[in-house]
Amino acid sequence: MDSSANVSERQAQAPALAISTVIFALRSDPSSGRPEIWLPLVRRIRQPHLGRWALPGGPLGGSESLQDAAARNLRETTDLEPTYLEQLYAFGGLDRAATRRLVSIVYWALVRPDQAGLARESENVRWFRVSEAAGLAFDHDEIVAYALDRLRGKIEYGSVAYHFLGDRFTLAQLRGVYEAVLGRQLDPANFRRQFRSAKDIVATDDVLQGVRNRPPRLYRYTGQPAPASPPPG
Amino acid sequence: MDSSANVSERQAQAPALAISTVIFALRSDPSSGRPEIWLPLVRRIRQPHLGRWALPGGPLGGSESLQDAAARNLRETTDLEPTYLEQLYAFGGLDRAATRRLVSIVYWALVRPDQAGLARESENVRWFRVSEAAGLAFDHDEIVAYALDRLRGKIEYGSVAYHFLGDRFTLAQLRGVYEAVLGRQLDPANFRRQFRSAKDIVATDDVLQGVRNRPPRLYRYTGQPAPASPPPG
DNA sequence: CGACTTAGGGTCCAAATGACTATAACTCAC
DNA sequence: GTGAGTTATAGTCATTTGGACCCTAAGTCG
Repeated sequence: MDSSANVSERQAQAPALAISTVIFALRSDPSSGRPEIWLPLVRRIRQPHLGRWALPGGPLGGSESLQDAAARNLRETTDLEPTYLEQLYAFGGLDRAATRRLVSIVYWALVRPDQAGLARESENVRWFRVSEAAGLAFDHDEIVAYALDRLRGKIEYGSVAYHFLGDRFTLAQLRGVYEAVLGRQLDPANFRRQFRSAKDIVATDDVLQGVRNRPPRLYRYTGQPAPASPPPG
Repeated sequence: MDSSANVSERQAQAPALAISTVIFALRSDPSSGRPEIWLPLVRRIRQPHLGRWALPGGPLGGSESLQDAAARNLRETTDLEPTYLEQLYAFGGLDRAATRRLVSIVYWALVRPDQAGLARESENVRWFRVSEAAGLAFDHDEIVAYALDRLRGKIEYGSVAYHFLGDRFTLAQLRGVYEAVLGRQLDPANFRRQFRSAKDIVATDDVLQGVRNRPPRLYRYTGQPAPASPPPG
């Protein structure tokens, strides 16, 4: 279609539909050892916003569900499998993209950073601290902020922190997740009390070796790996 | 386009994008006087699912935001203005509609039933008790169930019950809203205590006259009329 | 061996909540 | 007008929850 289409022609045009994904992972600060929230961004290789960083995403394939599309562009950018994937919001404001009316259905995901994926950066894919991810293309700054809100809400509700971690973890590691997401320190003793009484977290017989203090016990999460409420549709 | 398009042609076709709205209102049972949740449905006047009841909705106009589209089809079906309107979820499963790939961005709304709108039914628009809204077209049964879940969650969180009521209400009326939504009885004394300490609900100087018992005080909600978190986009 | 660090157990207190009782203020039947 | 009925409103008591804080356990490191 001719890019000189006038306003009424643009209005008659069907809105374009895209899927984007906000991908969160934890990476520990090398000096302090405290975990921080990171996310991968991709560099725009075409107009508009050429050269700026943006959320991974793309058009919805004709034979994939919305969630499959989100999982696909997660895999394509990071080579990781999500441990958690949930729809965030559908953004459809009139002025999101200059060239064409664009509706984006955005997902958010958690991945485990343990694997090689975090190192797998390239010229056009790079991981950023969430606090340093500003000046993104389109309205992606707001989308990231909203995804962070959702992450905080979900972690307070309870069942999402485990998806940042491996299958076995110490309570201190779990507390580190909470502290990184909520942005404040938590009392170790009270945190322990609260999670000892949580029914879907069980102690294993093993402890973590190789630390310079008393070896902490390892725990396992036995709850559902899938989100609690949303429908499959 | 030819309706005999084969599978690969259908996959190449861009998904159709529609906006639908789940509209909730309270109406009191004539005999018991207890409020119940109702919603308006429209009868399908074309295939597929011709003749069945469905959520109000339609295609997204080229020059309206998603929320504007939801408000528009709310107005078109009920002639009411929403007191609350929030995005629910984007449904995009592959088999939602037999004829074409369809992505529906669904909103949910609360309206005040006081006005004339509830009576304004027609051959193709009718209000149903939410418990009796079954066998709807497409996947609308699941969508209504999910909207109800969201409504319950939001009402427990706190700031949404008022949007069912007028600007002045008694605590018993407010409790009626909670009981209707949560589906269980609440202790009047404890309910009162809880809402006396809520900062965004203030007592007026007036009481409700014309009841056959001690006249209850009228209260006013001073919180935000808009949803708390979602972005405008 | 002693200093240091984190794990893990406990107490104390304040706030929130559920179950329940009692009194107040009105209408209505008689 | 008097008492029964109904709902409003206040208060009590016990339980639960969460935050602040303390103490001991079990390691490492000098």
